[in-house]
Amino acid sequence: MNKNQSLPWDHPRFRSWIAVARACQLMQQSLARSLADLDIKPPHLDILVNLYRFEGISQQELARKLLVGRSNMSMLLPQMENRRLIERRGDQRDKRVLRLYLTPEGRKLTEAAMAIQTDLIERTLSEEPIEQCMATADSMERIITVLLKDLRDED
Amino acid sequence: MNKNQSLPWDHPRFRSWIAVARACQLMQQSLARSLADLDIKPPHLDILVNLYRFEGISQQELARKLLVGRSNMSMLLPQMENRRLIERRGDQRDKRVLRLYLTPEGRKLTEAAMAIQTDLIERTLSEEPIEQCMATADSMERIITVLLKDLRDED
DNA sequence: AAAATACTGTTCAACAATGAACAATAAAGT
DNA sequence: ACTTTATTGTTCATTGTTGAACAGTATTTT
Repeated sequence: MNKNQSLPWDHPRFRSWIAVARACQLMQQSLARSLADLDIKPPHLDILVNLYRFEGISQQELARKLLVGRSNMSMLLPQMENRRLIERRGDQRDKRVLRLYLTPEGRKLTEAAMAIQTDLIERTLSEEPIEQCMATADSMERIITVLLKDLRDED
Repeated sequence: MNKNQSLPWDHPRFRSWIAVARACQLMQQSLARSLADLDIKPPHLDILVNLYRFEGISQQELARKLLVGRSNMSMLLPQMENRRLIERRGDQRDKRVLRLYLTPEGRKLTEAAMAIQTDLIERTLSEEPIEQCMATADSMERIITVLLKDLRDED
């Protein structure tokens, strides 16, 4: 068996995914730099964007959407609350859950941050044809589905 | 100006990139679980793979390829050396640099780990046509180039 | 040759993320 | 009603990552 035949780099899907991962890592770093002006980091933006879209979500639901642990939210959210970016109100029906809301300042900051992120993405992907982007999006969404299914199966 | 018109989710490139990032995050988590059998984590695999391809690389060069800080290498490499996965030998010409090599066990482990990663990727991307994967790879490599250029410009 | 500058790897303190253990609350089973 | 099981959010010890300061070595400038 010739080793060269089984080298991962010869597999198109492997090569492709390595490139995806690398691009992601770089984009994350670039985003972090761009967000520094607003004094927030990518994890904060993830939270803000989700509250922007899904007002009144619980910490649990938020953690699930972000693919992080609940404890992570317990660390980040109070500090964002102290900065008056978000508000946490107890649910009356279920006294365990805290529902999350953006404050007006939080909403403003979110819009500014999203603008920064959008600009970065648009600029970086400007050379990629729209059709290619949409095809990639479809691809990635299928992949996400597969991976999420795997994740559930393991529990 | 209607807010809905400027919602980021309406931008194809934005939507596309969000999906990419999410898929990456999930794949990373899945990979971490799969590698647990070998008692290594994704960062270790990254190191091993690079030593597999580029024998005799220095710590600095390795850190650059992996897009992490030098200090990170100074933390991880000694512990991998203790596990006899790698070896660090001082360069004779330049006494500052340490050159990195895989031990035979390290090479074996690397091959096992790469097999695991390849399987995971092939399985997860099995529904994606090869042409689509290659198109995505091209896209991502262009994006990487742009982001790397940006990175250099900022220094 | 001496001095100044740059580079390589290490250390350390600060910060982030995680999972396990826990208290409070809710829901289900008896 | 009472007990058991599940769920929500918090705390905490552990682990990982980072950048700044540093010591040792090389290179460039003077």
